[in-house]
Order: sequence, then structure tokens, then C-alpha cells
Amino acid sequence: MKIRKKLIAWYLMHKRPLPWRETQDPYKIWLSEIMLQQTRVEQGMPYYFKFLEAFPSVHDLANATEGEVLKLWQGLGYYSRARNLHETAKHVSKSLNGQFPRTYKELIKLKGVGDYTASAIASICFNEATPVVDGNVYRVLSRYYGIRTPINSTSGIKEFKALAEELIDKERPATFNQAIMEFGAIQCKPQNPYCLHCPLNDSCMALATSKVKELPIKLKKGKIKRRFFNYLVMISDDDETQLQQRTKKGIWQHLYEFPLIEAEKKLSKKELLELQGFKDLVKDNNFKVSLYNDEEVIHKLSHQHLHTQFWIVLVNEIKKGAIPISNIKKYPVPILIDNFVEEFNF
DNA sequence: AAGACGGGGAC
DNA sequence: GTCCCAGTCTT
Repeated sequence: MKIRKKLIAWYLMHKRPLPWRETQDPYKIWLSEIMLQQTRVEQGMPYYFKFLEAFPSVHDLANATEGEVLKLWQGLGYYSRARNLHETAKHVSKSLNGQFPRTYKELIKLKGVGDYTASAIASICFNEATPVVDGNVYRVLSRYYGIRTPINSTSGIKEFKALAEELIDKERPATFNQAIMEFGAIQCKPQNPYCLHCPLNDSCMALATSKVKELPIKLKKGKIKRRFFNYLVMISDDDETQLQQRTKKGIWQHLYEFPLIEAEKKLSKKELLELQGFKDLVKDNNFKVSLYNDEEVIHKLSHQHLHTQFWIVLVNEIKKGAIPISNIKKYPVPILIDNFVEEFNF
């Protein structure tokens, strides 16, 4: 039997009953695919339900504010997904009359919709025979065919896409695409795949040559950067604090945080107070500063470690960006900030 | 072609 | 600690 048939047969037996598998509604499929980019199903699932409840249709999402969307997205990471989601919802709702494009070629023009997501929506919703190539597909194909081309190299991306193109079941593209992904997620998983009772174990090149553990091959990324964050948690006499929105490019764009002083190294209280940045932020000449966390909080992102100190700054009044402390939880914030707010308990 | 972009789970 | 996750966008 061909690998194509075996994958589909395996899938029909073993597929998980996921909520977005009960529909071909492009709004729901699109939403689920954006959420699941670089994200585990278990992590994304609660957000999928929250979003559908808050925004049952693309119009509801389009009519929300970006702040509302980011607040619901809080904790999922890769926040550009949420900003692009909102922008695309507005485009579909207002310019496309609420109708999603029906082809790969048109879908990929949407913000936040790349090669993978365009193929997923086109195949699942509209039965277009265009192959998905996600992390699972890379793994299954590189192992089965013993391909050593790095999956994150330009040539690797082309090679695996072409292979998936040949392999896809043109009669049942939706089923095939989901089958190969689910097979990679459940059976041919990254660590300790179930080769002993794998339906492909009579023809898998990696298994035959004992190279399952080395495949797929992936080029290493650069090293991790260390950054030193000092958050000034202002507290005024009338129970207000101060939040700022991150407007620049970079991490957490459009999310909120306490006034931030970034430094080249870990700062002592004395060093902090001497910085011009501190004086600019704390104009009140009647203030008290104390370090909240004795140990630095090291918040780990994919490409940087944020060594963070939270400084409690008691002041008489706050002039810019003052908000009642009781309102903090209404703002979308990074998990680093949310964890502090939860623990500090004002 | 190479980096940037989050947070969490498994080992 | 390491690697990976239903990837995309920017430089």
C-alpha cells in the first residue's frame, strides 16, 4: 500500500476529536490555524473557545478594538499574530463582505497568512489540493525518505514542499493534509516515536538505517541575548499606578508594561537612582524606592533572557499614564508583568 | 539567507 | 540545560 493510503487509514483510526475538525467554516479554520502556529494544541485550545465566544463571527472580531483582541490573546505569545488577526478580520469584514478568499493564491495575500496557513484553509475549507508543510510534515517526510537537507534552509523548504506536492491525495486533500500532520504529532513525534507499531515501519528509511533520532536536520539559530529590565512600579497616595504601551518594533509590540529602564547590567538601587532615565520617570522629589524581588526574575524568550528587577516606587501623585490600580487587569500585558501583578497583589 | 518574534511542555 | 510546537514577517 502507498504511504498516502496508509497515512489516511491511520488518521481515520487515530485522529483526535478536535473542535475545529467539526467544521469547514473558514472563519473558524482560519482562527484555529493562526492560533496553532508554533503553538501546541493543548495551549491553543482554551484561546480558541474564548475567541469564538467573544467573537462568534469575523464581523464581531473586526468590530473589536485591538486592545480587546490583545487582552484575549494575552499569554499565547507571538503577539503579531493577534495584531494581524485583527487587521485581517477588518479587511474580510469590510472589504470582502465577510467572505474569506477561497484559493491558496488569494488567501496568502492576507496578513498573517503564510504558505502553511493558506494551504490549510484552502484544502480544509475549499478542497483545493495544495499541500501543508508544517513541523510535523517536515519530520515525517525527512524520516520516511531519509532526507538530510536542513528543514529550515531555503533548499530544504523547496524540497519538502515539492515532495508534499507529489504526495498529496488530490481526491481528498483536506483529509490527507490533516492525516500527515496528525501522524507527525501523535505517531512520528519528535522524541520517542512509536516505530515498533508504526504503519510505515516496513518502508521508513530512517528506521531502516537507525537514523530516526537524527532526523529531521535543522540549522542552529544564533545565541541568546541577555537584557536587563528595571520596571518602576509606581504607587501613588491615591492608589494609582502607571502603565505604558510598547509602541516600537520588537517584543510585545502594543502590549502594556510598567515604566521600563533597560540597562547593560544588573543595577543596584544607587545606580538606578543616578540614571537620567530614572529622574525623567520619577519627577516627584518626594519618593521612596525599594527593590521588590531579591532575586532577578529571568524571563526566557526564544532569543533573549530578560533579567528583571521590579522596583516599588512610592510617590505622591502620578502625572502621565496614571490608572487606578484596580484597572491593571484590563490591559493586555506580557506574562512577565502579569505574573508580577498576580504575585504582588497590590 | 538570517533574525526576530512568546510561552509552555517534555526530557 | 535542550528541543519543539498545525509559521510569518522583516531585514
